[in-house]
Amino acid sequence: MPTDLRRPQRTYTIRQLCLEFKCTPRALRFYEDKGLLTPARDGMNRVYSYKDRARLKLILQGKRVGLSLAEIGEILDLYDLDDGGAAQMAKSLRKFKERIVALESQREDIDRAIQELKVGCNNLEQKLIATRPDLLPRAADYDQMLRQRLDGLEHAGAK
Amino acid sequence: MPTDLRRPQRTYTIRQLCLEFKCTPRALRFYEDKGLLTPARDGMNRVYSYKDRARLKLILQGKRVGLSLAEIGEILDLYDLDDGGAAQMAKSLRKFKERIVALESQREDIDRAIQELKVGCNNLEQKLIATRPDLLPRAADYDQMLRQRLDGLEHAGAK
DNA sequence: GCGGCATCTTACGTTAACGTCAAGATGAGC
DNA sequence: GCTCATCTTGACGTTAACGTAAGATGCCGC
Repeated sequence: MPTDLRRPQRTYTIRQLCLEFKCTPRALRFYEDKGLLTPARDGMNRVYSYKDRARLKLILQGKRVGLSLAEIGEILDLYDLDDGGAAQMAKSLRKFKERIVALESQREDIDRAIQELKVGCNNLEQKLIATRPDLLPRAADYDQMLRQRLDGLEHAGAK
Repeated sequence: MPTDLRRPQRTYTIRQLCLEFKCTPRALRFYEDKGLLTPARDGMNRVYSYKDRARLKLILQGKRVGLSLAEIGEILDLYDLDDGGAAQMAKSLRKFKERIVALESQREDIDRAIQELKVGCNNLEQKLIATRPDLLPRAADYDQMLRQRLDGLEHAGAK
């Protein structure tokens, strides 16, 4: 039967993890510098355990939701602690809720900015209609723009 | 009759503008370094005209909606140009629309992150309820938190 | 002539998360 | 023994928008 690439006793090289999670060796070493990862060594070379892989997964999840590496570190530090993860979970919960509040505030800022910009757009369009309607973007231009963006997405491959 | 502090022929010192727009001298000099402002001089000292003041106003508006100083500069450069502002308006319009698209995309990212975090919160709460309900934040804590945040807002003065 | 204040220029410091060399070690394959 | 590929450890570079001294200049009133 085929080897389960993720069974708990497996180990990983730096490159394997990078390929799996689409990051660079430099990033993993950086996380190590920051104390977020502490892989074993085989001679000079780093050897990542299944637990290291789990931690990396959490790091990347944290990054996706906008936590700083420092905050992620605080959470991870509790993983190796006392009551089987309860303290860690409680801390994560707090951090998560804080982040939700911060994100919602950010979204409000963004909504305000969008409103302000839309007002600005309307003003500009009115003035341009009155003075230089030839400078207004036309439907054809918009169409072109859309096609360019779709092109970009294709060339970038699967996102 | 009282002097109109904003009549077109007025001039301003760096400090006056800073007070009016709540920014620092360092910021104005920085904008000048970047070519966004070019105040006249009286000996060594900067003398800002009414037009300079208008440009500063635009700079700060641009910043509020998240345009970089470089982008703001592109727009401002067209102010001193050809067709009485039409080109500038057209460019502003493009930039504004680009920014709206970018902001809407950013908002989607934020919404995704919030969703992910809420899922995480639910998971954590379920697990904590099952294992260590004593570690769950209680209504009293939440109340306290709210009061602290209100305090913070008050001490910070008018936003 | 002097304290005090506003202004000036110059230039390094800050923050986050890595990117980008550089230079050397190691093992595999031929 | 040679080359290749991969790994290692430094250590400086990047980006944005200023902050923060440090030290000079200049005007005012007294």
